[in-house]
Amino acid sequence: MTDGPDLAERFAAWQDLGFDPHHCPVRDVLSHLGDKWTTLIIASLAGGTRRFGAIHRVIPDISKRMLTQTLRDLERDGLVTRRVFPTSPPSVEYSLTPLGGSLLRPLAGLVDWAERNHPAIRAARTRFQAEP
Amino acid sequence: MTDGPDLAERFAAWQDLGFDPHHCPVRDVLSHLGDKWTTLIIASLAGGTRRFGAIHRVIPDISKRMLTQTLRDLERDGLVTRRVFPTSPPSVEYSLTPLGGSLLRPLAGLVDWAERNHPAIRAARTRFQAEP
DNA sequence: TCACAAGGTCTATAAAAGAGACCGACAGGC
DNA sequence: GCCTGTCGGTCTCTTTTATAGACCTTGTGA
Repeated sequence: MTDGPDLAERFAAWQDLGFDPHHCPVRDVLSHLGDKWTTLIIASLAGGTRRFGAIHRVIPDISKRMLTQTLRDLERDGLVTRRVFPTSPPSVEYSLTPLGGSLLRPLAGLVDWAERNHPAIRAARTRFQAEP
Repeated sequence: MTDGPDLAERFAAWQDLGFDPHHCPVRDVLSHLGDKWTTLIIASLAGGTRRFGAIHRVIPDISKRMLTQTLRDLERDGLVTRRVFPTSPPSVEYSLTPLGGSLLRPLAGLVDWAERNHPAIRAARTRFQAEP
């Protein structure tokens, strides 16, 4: 219940402050989370350290290119660490940083909502499509 | 604290169920939320009903095309209702449905995280850029 | 008569995502 | 020795999305 001010108040406050869209933290952060693969990758690392190939096996329909890129972005933002072992073939381990780990809780709230309301959303879509 | 199972367990459970990527509710739902404008629009409707132009004024750097499209998507998913008044010039009101409203709480959690950790993320970026 | 408002649509262009071939170094089978 | 496979990528090409911004319609008031 102590979620702090709700979105409406918060949004109003931003407006009042002459809010610069390009420095909005929410955009900055959420635009990454929406990057289609980000949430899944974070979820796959929630259980602990994983290697590149392991993540790929767990999310089979991502291309290596996008997997690399998304992991780099997460590393860049300090949510994920990357450790290279100079073996051959190379071995690379990824894991969540404390910062990345701290994202799990709010993310779980959203995932929870998604699972709970998915049926309702699907129903809404069917209804919408059936309209004239 | 009663967030239900955490992401790691949940993810593992999906895996075990022979998890079909294309029917994953999380992808289905979160891919929209990440659509860059979705969260902002929902936030702007958190305070109550707003007209098209009002939303546009509050999020000045969205194109009308994307605003229309994002609102349609939200309407399609049952998160937003659209009411047209056949005046002239036309007048259209948007508001959150109960389903849309129920998203505010988990979303606020994420926004909260984003605000709180934005400095850390920015610092991480600077650090990353400074690397060899 | 003219410009302007609201809530869009349409088009042309730029950015991003996806598929999938390729790479480099080694290990094992034959 | 030679061929094959593994790991963690990168590179190129094509398709998909997003963006900017011009245009449309129907009235109103100056």
